[in-house]
Amino acid sequence: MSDTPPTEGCSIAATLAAVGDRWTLLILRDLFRGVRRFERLHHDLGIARNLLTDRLQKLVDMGIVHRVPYQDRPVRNEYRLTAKGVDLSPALVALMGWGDRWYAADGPPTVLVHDSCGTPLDQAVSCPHCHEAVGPTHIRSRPGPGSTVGALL
Amino acid sequence: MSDTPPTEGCSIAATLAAVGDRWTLLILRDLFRGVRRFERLHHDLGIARNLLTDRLQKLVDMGIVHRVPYQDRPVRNEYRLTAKGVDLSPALVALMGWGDRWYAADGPPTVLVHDSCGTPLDQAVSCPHCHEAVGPTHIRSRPGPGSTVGALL
DNA sequence: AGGAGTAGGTTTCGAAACGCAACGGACTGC
DNA sequence: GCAGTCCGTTGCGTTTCGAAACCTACTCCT
Repeated sequence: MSDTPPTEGCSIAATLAAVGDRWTLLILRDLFRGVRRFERLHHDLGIARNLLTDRLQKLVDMGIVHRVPYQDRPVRNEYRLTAKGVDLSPALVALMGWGDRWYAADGPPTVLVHDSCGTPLDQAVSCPHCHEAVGPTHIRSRPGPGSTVGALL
Repeated sequence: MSDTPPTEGCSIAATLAAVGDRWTLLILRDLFRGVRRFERLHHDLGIARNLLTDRLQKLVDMGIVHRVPYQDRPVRNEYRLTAKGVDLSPALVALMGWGDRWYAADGPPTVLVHDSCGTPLDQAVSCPHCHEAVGPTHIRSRPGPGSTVGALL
């Protein structure tokens, strides 16, 4: 795991340094969907093969994806999300939600539903103290424990 | 608003086509933070000036940002988020959350809190029917009304 | 054995995007 | 005048991308 990120004290920058290029999040989307093999990713995304090789390798190096052999001779691997990869789910859900709201004139192309009841899902920022949803205008940010400004040492 | 996006029936692809390059989400992060002027964005991000010009213009064209003059002679504009821009908030929150969880060894560099009570906020995907949080493994996706596969016409 | 097919890369090379530094224009303030 | 601020634009060298060809290493069919 050659981590790479932390970009000067901003977790958004750190995340984008890891997965913020033109293809990586689309590759991860496909992995979430169950598209796990090189040829299928290549065909599905239309990404150049050399870039796909490169991006998959970087994802493996970062521990976001791991290679799982599904046959020997010749060795063939599929790519699966690790816990770190699965944890990107909320981010993909949020990006999809925005695309749905602003670019899906005919309604969302895909809907996320609860597996056990089939109900379309919501995503929200909420306050555990007030027990209510919090809109963007009521969010404040303040330095956290990992902040370098006003460091304790 | 020269919209550009819809990338073949995937809202994640549409979103990434709009804001998925190396700098755009970082510019938007700064706009959320209140950094609104060219020089400050340039200095804060370390982005090349020609790219900043280009990205801001594209954001204006897409209706994510608008130019607001804050003085005449010479005309100087600041860049503010439109409703469409503000609506990216959940996505930035999600990206930040992932960076916090996987790259912030000393704790998150910044914490988002509820403006009215100061409590750190949560983001979750939930089922409005079951009234419970839904983890990534319990999310299913299915074709929505805007789907092109199995179209009605 | 010979040839086609499948799967997963690697190599090559021209095109596009990026990064940097210098320049310009329109003012303000001394 | 002359320096300083702010917001860009221009030119140019470097990096990254994209498309297509090529290379392994097997399997299957005849």
